[in-house]
Amino acid sequence: MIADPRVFDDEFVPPDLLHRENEIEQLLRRFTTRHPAESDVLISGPSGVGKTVLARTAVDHLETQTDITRVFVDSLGKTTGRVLRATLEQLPRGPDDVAQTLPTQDVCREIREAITGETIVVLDEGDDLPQTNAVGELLAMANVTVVVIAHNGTDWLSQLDVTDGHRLDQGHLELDRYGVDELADILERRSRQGLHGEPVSRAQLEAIANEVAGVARYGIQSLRSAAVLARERGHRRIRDRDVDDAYEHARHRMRKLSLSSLPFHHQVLYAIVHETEELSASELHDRYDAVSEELYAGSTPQPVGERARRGKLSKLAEYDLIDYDGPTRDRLYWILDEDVEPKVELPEPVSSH
DNA sequence: ACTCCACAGGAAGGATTGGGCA
DNA sequence: TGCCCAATCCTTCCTGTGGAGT
Repeated sequence: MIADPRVFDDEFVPPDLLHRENEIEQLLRRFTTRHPAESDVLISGPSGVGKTVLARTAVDHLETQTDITRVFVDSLGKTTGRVLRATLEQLPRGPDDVAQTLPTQDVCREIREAITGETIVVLDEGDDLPQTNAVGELLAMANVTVVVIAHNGTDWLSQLDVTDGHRLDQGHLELDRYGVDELADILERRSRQGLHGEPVSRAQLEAIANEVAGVARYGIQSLRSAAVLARERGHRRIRDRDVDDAYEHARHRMRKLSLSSLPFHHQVLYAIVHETEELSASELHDRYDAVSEELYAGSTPQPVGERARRGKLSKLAEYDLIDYDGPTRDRLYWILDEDVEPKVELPEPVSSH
């Protein structure tokens, strides 16, 4: 049923972006302003509403029209130096591989040298950038237009240096979730691009769009899941039952992918939380201490202390794998999808009775 | 009302890693 | 080779929070 799986990838850029015509126009107008300090942009909005794909579409369009260079950097978790090195590596005249130990100031100098004409640097996943100097350094460069993508624009701006913040505030573009009709249009287009023989009705697409509350990424993954389920169940067309189960199926798959991308410590903690319905911090740490000797025996990563564990638990929550609630002292942790099985097997718990 | 306790999460600093360079 | 630099990931220390005990 799925004719072209790439259509459902997060990275897929559709040939034409629906229902963002105004935003694209706004971006292009700003990019082509005559005042260099007025071309920078901050794109903000909730997860999965198409911030990245909007930036790509606008910048790609500009590239076909004018003689600009474009650079995309995923800034998630990156420090000043890493953001700037990634920028330098992607410049056409820059080196392919920049040493991690090259001093940041030298990286800036090399970026300036490698820039020939107008250049747009898109910093995706830029939520943590205010804690670095990367944005300031790039804004200070001649011929560089900075585009930052972040979740909460107002928060983001308030954390930034005042003059830099002002500059990006002028070009702040806030994206909202799609309406049900709009998202259904988008899904209809994806269905034509990625599925065989129009197997899904408008009403079904609207049901999907409604369930995911306008979050395009979830909608697209649900559509994919509906097609997968229909195929598994031997249906020639997607049935309402497939649509009903699609969102859960999609979330399950996204969580499985998230979990497998995480390193060993996270896997151990996930396995511990997975063991029981819910558990307190002290139970969690006790269990960790109990299993760590066997689990980490002879392996390169060593068990980590409680403070480091807390950081990893936040990460697991960020990845939508676990959740917690309650005031500090009585906080409980639990798994969000029991069916997402842990990748490490824990030693048998010793029964206390 | 006060103190105690268990825990969260920020800040600072240390150990380690690894490429560049004399 | 040994030193430098920066990054990374951890620990230690610390402050804040809110329920429980007195």
